[in-house]
Amino acid sequence: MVRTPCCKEEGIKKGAWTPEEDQKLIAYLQLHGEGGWRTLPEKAGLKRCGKSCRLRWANYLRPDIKRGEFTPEEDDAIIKLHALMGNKWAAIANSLAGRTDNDIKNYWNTNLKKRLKQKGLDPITYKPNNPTGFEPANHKLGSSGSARLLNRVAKKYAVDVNRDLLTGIIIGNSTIIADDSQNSSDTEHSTSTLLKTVAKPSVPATSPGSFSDDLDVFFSNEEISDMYMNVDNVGLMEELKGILSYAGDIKDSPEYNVSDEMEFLDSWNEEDGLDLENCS
DNA sequence: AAGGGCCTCAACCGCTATAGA
DNA sequence: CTCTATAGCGGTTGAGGCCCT
Repeated sequence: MVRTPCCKEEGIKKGAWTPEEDQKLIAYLQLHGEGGWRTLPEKAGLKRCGKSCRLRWANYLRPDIKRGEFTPEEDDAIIKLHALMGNKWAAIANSLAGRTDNDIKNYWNTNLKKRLKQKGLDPITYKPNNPTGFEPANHKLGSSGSARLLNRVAKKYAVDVNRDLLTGIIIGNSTIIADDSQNSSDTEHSTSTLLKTVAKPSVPATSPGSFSDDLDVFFSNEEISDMYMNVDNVGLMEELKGILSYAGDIKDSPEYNVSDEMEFLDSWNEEDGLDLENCS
């Protein structure tokens, strides 16, 4: 089937937008609001494709867009979210008010990626010179299942749970594993424990006793808050990414359920001697 | 001053997801 | 259920500016 073009090809202008075109677009959208992009160019008197208009608005003209240099705090947030989600630019942009996915993508490709390389980190795997000996390939890990898993877990067990909070919990929990490795008797906060709790099959997604309630069992609000921007150990981050990536791969199978992920996690813990297993 | 290479980022392309008829 | 239109996403391109020789 031939794909319907988004606009008639004849007479369509491409390339950089002029201030006059911007003004026409802004004036039209202020009057009529967003939407109807296909017919917008003609109504607004623009010789542009509707898609081009939408992108121009979304990435450049929208009044809430923040321009100018990225702050160190934003840099930090982008790096950490990218470590967790991979190239999910739109998802990352949701966590940075006023920044567009295109902005972040460009900034990542032109600045942050280089900076990580200069620090001796692989910008894709976030691996330094392999200080932990951890090898994702040994576990048949995929590239970026973590964001998918987060979405899935959030949907399944906590419809209303704040995605950022969930991300923060799992990021922060990786640092707790480090503490566990030094004090193996305290495994209450291990990744395995948390995910097992998340995976309780008897808890319906929308029931009062859902995932968001279970979180309170393990973490206070202050702890969760502290966890959020607390990832400095890239080796442990990689371990967690690996766990989540693997789960992202197996979730596509018909028999997939979160309990399967937990079984894998448990077996992996035993296999690698990660002391995450002493939980009920 | 010239010009070649590099860098940045706006814009485009191709694709998927989703809504609604 | 199918089809179409639209929105949204991530990857890529290329114009223009900057820097270095």
